[in-house]
Amino acid sequence: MKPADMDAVFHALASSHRRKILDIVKSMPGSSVNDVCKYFEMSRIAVMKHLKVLEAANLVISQKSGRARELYFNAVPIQLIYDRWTTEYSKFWASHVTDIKFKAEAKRRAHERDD
Amino acid sequence: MKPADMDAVFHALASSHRRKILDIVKSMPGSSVNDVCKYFEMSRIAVMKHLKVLEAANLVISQKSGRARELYFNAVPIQLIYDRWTTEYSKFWASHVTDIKFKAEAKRRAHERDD
DNA sequence: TTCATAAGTAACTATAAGGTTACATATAAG
DNA sequence: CTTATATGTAACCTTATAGTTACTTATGAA
Repeated sequence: MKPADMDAVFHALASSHRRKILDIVKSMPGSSVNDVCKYFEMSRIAVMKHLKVLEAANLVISQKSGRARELYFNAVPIQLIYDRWTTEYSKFWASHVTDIKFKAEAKRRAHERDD
Repeated sequence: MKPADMDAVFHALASSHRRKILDIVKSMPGSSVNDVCKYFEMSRIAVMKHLKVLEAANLVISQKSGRARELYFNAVPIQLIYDRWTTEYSKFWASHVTDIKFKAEAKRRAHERDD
């Protein structure tokens, strides 16, 4: 996955509006643009712009059906980033998640009387 | 993890410059701002702004040591998002990754003669 | 054909991002 | 004390985001 693609995916995910759209499209595959609009206060144009960002990141795929556009969630980019994280960052986690757990444990013990 | 915090983390990760800074600080804990600057063409001020974004996302933590500032990578936000993904999205993956594999397989078979 | 509806495009505004240079402050070293 | 170094702050510029309204196009239905 190219850096520019990762930029697009992270950028697309960096908005609660867009994450909400993802949730909607994920749970109701084939939703139209107007269907998605019903869940928001903002204008349809604003929603379409968010959809454009999501499609640029390949997180949403669409296909025309008559005058409507059917929207589908695409998990592949998230899967790819997930894979990258669990490989590229796994070594880090292997060492530091332990630290975090240790610190959490130490903290727990320090405050044991208060619990 | 609050939506605003997720926004901050995804936004921070949506830049290859900032991901590179993360890699540097991760592999050389305690690096100073100037140390990090050595790996970039842009000005120190630009690097500091990226660091501010990373600190706002809690991905980098810093502590003063004399006139220098020591920088440390913090894995917790990534861990939290990772956990969220592997829970919130896992059901989706469970059903659709299978589809993806199926489609990939179908495609492979369709082009079998060309391989 | 006529009308209603879904989507797309254009133009505009306000704010945020990402960069710059210039200047200010704090501390280590001579 | 003086100087060099590390960081911090201010002001500015350009481009990108996120939204708006107005208009256009395409299609389904009466």
